[in-house]
Amino acid sequence: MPELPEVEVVRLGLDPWVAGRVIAAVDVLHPRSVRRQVGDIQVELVGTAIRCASRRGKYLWFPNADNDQALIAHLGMSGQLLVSPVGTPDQKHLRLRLKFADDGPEIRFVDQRTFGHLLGSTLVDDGSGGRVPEIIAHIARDPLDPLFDEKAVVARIRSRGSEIKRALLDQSLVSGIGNIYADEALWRSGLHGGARCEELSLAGISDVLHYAREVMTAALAKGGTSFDSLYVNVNGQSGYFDRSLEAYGRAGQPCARCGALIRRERFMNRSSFSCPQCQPR
DNA sequence: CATAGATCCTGTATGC
DNA sequence: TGCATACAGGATCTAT
Repeated sequence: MPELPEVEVVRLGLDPWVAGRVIAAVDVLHPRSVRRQVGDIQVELVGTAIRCASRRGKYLWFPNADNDQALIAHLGMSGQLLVSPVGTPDQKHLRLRLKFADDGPEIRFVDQRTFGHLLGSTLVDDGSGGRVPEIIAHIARDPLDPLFDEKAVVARIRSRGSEIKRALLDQSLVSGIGNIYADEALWRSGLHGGARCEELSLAGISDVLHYAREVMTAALAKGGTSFDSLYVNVNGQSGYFDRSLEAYGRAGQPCARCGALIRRERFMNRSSFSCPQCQPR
C-alpha cells in the first residue's frame, strides 16, 4: 500500500533512470492502466526527453524537458515501477512498458490489482512559481513539501465537518497520508480517528500533522513499509518499516505505551487500528 | 458546495 | 479437497 514514503523511495530510485532519457515507445499492455488517458499516449510522449522524476503526495510525474507535458503515474494499491534491462522476462502483471532511445533499461509498470494508472497531462502553474500537472492540481501539498503551509492546513482541517481520520486521508487537504500512516499519526497523538475536527484544538491538529510528518520521515529512512512483495522499490526490494509500526496491523497485540490490546474497527470501508486506552473514543 | 458512500481489481487467507 | 466468502484500500464518481 504505497503511501508517501514508499512513493518517494520509488521516485528516488527512478530519477537517475529517467532524467535526460528520450522515450522511444510506450507499450500499453492493459487498457485499465491508462483508463484516464484521453488522447494517444504514444503521440504525446514518444520522442521527448524526460527531465526528472517528481512527486506530490502519492502521485509521481515525469516532466518533459522540451515541452509543457508530463507523464503522470499513480501506484494505487499494488503498482510497481521497475527498472528492467531489455530482455528481462515479462513480470506477471506487467501493464505498461517504457522503452528508451538509448536502448538502456526499460521502466515497467507492474500492477496486480490495477488500481494504479498512468496518463499524460499538461503542466500548469502551481501558484508558487513551479509547475504541476493539470490533472493533479487539486492534490494538496504533502507534509514533506518545503512549501507545505501548516497553519493554513490546520485551519482547514479544524473547519471540517468530519472525523479527523477522514480529513487526514483527504488528499485535497493534505496529501501523502494513507490508511497506515493515518493510524500511526493518530496513535502517536493519542487521538481516536473518530474525533470530530471541529472539536479539536488547533494545537491538537497541529500535533497530528507533526506526527504524520515524523512517522513518514522515519519510514522513508527505512525504505518504506511493506508487508509482502506488492510494494517494492525500483529494484524489486521491500522496505522494512513494518517492524516499526505501533498500531496498524497490530490488533490483539499490546500497545507499546500502555500494554492495552490494540483494537481493530471498520472505518470508511477499511480497517483502523488504535489503542483503546491511549485513544479513547 | 461539502460530505458520505459505492466502486473498481485480483491474489491470499479463512471458513464450512 | 473444493468452493465460497472476506479482505487488502486510493481516488474517483455518484448520491445526498
